[in-house]
Amino acid sequence: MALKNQQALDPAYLEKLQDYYAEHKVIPSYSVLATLWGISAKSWVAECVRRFEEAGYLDWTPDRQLKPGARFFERRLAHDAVQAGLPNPALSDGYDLVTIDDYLIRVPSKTSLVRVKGESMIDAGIHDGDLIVVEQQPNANVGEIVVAIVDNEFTVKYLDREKGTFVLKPANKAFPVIRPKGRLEIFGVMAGLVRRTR
Amino acid sequence: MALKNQQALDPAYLEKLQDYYAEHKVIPSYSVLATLWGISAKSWVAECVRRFEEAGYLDWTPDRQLKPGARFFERRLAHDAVQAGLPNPALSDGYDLVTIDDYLIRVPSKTSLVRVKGESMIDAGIHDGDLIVVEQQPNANVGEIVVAIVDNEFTVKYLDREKGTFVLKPANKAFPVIRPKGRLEIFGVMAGLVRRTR
DNA sequence: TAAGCTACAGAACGATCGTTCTGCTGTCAA
DNA sequence: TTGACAGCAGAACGATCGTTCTGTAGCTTA
Repeated sequence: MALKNQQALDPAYLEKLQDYYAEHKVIPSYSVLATLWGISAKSWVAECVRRFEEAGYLDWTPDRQLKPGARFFERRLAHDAVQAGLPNPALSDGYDLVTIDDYLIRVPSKTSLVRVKGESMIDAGIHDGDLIVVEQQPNANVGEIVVAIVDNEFTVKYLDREKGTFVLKPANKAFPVIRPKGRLEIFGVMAGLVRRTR
Repeated sequence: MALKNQQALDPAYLEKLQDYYAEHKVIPSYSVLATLWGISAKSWVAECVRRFEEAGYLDWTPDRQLKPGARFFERRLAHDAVQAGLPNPALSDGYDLVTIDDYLIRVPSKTSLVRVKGESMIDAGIHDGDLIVVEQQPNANVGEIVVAIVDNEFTVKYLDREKGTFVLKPANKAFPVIRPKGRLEIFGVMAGLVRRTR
């Protein structure tokens, strides 16, 4: 009432599109967008799409097919509970937007994921089933958490040095220090962690 | 030579499609698929699509638009150190077709991120500075980790019940149980966790 | 050597797509 | 009170889509 629309299409429309995309992994056609947004004129859908495109939320393939833009996967980081009660989605451009992938992955070509088995790193906050973001590299510094290859399996441990040779230390007193015979094979260094709890 | 094609289209065609999807985040049309696959008959593209669909790699939206199927994102997550020495980048570049976003976020419009302050949940593997993936909803079940609003600030705790009223329990003996006066304001439920360590 | 299958090509067709244009309604500043 | 503009609806149109049908080249089996 008080505030008028202005460019008010943005938040609500974008959210519906993002939810649709999360479900189907594709951007729908204009006519589907029309029903999704509750608009009945394709011309108006086109105008809205044009604005999202301008804002970087949508883009086109070389073949003129609509696709998600660079900012499409941004997510809002709620830092202070400023407006306690309502995380009003319409106002939620109280922003700080982050995409999780960008946050965790610096060098995509050298980054991969390894699932953690067991509780050996529990004191470092690494639980069974967590995904470790690994930056692949053949060596690492003492004190870093590394993913090493021991007995043909990945293992996540602190890298340490004992009498001139490298050892792998767990973050759990119930587990032993691993002292590899021969060369220690390092797969990469831990750069982050991802856990799903629901 | 020895073995003939049979249904041999699968691997090469699928990889090209996955690469295309990784770049554009959409499934192209039949005519684009034709050039992508080096086929010049749309009828044959249709047949190949039908097979991928049958195998679970492709699917259709309710609006008859082609979309990735359930198996399309089968993860090339490095689980076993099968080929120990070489995480050959040339081979491993069919990498991470699914984004971490997809892994963590089910409903984008109701999902936001909250940064953890303090060590009160350390026994649950939640450290200072971690990002909590929150699914916003006004209520939750006992035992779930919730993000609540206390004194105008976000706080992450276990939800529990004491004598008929809800309380917030830390996962750290050094911290007290929070017994909110009045209504407990729940921002959402924890659905995941993201940590950057480098 | 005839029959049958797979792997394509090419043309034709109706359905659907995105674009464009015209027009209505409500708001707001001049 | 009168433009000017934003937010939409609706119709018309050419381009493009996926489907379908017909045809063919190469291999296999009987």
